Amino acid sequence: MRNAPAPSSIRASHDVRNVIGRLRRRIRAASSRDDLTLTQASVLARLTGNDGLTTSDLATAEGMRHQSMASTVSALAGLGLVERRQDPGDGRRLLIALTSQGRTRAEADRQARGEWLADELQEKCTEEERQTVIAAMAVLERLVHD
Amino acid sequence: MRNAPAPSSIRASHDVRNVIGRLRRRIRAASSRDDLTLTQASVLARLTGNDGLTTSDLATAEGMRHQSMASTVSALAGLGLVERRQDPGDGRRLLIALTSQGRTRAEADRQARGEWLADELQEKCTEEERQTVIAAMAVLERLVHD
DNA sequence: CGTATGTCAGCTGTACTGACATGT
DNA sequence: CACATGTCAGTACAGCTGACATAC
Repeated sequence: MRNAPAPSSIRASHDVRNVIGRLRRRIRAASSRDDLTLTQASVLARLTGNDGLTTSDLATAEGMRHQSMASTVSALAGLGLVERRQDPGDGRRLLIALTSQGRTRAEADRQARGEWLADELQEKCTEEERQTVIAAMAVLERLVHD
Repeated sequence: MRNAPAPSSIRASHDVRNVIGRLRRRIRAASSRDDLTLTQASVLARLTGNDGLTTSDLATAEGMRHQSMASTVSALAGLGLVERRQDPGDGRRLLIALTSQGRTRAEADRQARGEWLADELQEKCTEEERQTVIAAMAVLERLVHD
């Protein structure tokens, strides 16, 4: 039998699981209708400076099925933020690239103007607390990346 | 015009938003079919030692609409983990309480046996990193609570 | 041939809004 | 009466699976 997990493992796991849901609902509630979804924004950010990615590449990076990513990309294309281009060297592949509008939008998102969570972190947290959050996200990011 | 947010606010906000989605997908992918959903588990944990709560109370605590919480409670009742009892003093209210089965299940969940995230935290993180995660979750929890 | 990429269709889970009944 | 609680119906959305066509 394997060792029992450390108390901090159990505690951290529960805290993360309990916070995720509320955080997600809170962010969505605070978003206006013309905001991008979390996944859309994440994809847009990832495409900045990475124009040669396919839908499948993006799916792998975000940890979802390529069929699911296809609908996200499709939504972004519908908004005029990305476009699909045939890969000249491989007839199967469609390379996703930001449009100029997409670049503008990605830049605006990067500044987080009027974004609920950024405002909360700014107004209700110390610099040290924000650094703690950043450090914790780096840890969790490492875990989801296998 | 208000001050621009600190770089750490923007960075932390982006990191959180980008990690939430992948983490949630990862947790769901790692869960088996008879696991509770995140919300269900959270409610079950909250009911431990708090048997006098209504659906509306739970909804407020989780930051969702009472209609949404009703379906979560209904699912838990369908699993035999909670039961609804008439409040003797207020004919509108239905008090949600754990069944003995629910208490057993909540206890099992508290130990996080075989839970993906707890295992990852145990195997791939140092104690200090886990403490960082716990601290960060406390910060974020404060923010979602208005 | 097997594998990778993309598309279409249908499904599920989660949470939302609106409308309504009932009890305080 | 307004307010709180609960229920029902309809909607929206993200993400899933399965089936299929096409290109390597």
